[in-house]
Amino acid sequence: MAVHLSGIQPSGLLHLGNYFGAIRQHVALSEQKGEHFYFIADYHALTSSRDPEALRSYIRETAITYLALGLDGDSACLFRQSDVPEVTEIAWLLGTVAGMGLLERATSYKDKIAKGLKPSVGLFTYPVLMASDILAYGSDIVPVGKDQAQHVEMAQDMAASFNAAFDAEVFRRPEMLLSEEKSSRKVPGLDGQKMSKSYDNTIWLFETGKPLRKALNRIVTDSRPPTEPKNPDELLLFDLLHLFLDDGELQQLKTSVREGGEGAPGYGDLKNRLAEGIEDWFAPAREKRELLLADTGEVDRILARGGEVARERAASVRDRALEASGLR
RNA sequence: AGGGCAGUAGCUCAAUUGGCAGAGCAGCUGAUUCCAAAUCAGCAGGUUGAGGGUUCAAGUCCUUCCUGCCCUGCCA
Repeated sequence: MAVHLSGIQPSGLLHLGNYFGAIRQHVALSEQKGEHFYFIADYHALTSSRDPEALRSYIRETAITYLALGLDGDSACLFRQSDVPEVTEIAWLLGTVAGMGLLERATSYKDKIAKGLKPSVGLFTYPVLMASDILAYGSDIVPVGKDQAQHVEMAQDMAASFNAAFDAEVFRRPEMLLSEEKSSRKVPGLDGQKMSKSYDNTIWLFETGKPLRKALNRIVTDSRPPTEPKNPDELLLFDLLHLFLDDGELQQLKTSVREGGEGAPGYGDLKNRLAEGIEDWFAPAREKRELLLADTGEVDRILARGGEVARERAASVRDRALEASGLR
């Protein structure tokens, strides 16, 4: 049975980019045959977090978000990375076969350095821990976005290096599943760049009402009046609208914007429509979230069970690695 | 490890011989706008890396420590 693995960092509230770029696919995959491991990458989050209170709350919120969006916590294995200390043991073992050159080539690391970030050792060895995450459960399939593809390749390299070094088939080679972006354009943020927490241009999934509308106000527009005909395909707003509106309405709006004139919707109208679209889209999930927020025991139970299952799996992989390398 | 330089608001920096900790940008609120942007008005933002000392008074002087960068070394 194929083993699927996905992880997400609890470094903030999850936003539309997270949803359309990853979470939606994760939840869809979890309904397919096979085993499904979903971990909340809290060890990873610690490379940037210095706020225990916030981290605790984000870890919880991340779990709740997945469950609210339809992940079945009983059939899939949802757990905290740090509930499986075996991954740090395996990470050490992998670190002994990972070359400096391999890690220095990591583009996400180089990007952060280029931005002037002072790297910790943890940030530098991040790909080793991630490789351990992937390999600890014998994953076959790792769905990732393009930005994480290199990390999966590195996991493949480290698995191969370890196996070759000790002439043993300890780690299974994982294959990445690149999320196809053909159907949906990538999700732009409020400023038109890719939506990302580091650009501060995100919209929280569960935002509603005034705060939501306020967030949407920041979406970049220009000063053309509603009546002026415009090409809707050049408008950032439509990149977001198309995610939430059905085809009929979308085409109607586009036509109206293209023709301009008296009845044409202005940017303000489009922002209102987008706000409604977002609220409606996530309404069921928001309800589910409220239930989970009220019933904290349920979330704890799911995470605890997930942690046990994951830990058992990781322990057996670790034991084989210890054996192969001569530590046992 | 030794020597040198540095640390002030989220960011970049200022503060005279020791004398009320400030500015620009970012942020928030309002006006304006179809919504924004721009502009205008306003608001907020700090244990001056930490501790100790000198002094009427310390961002500033002395001292210990922490962190970062540079140089010179040492070493499983």
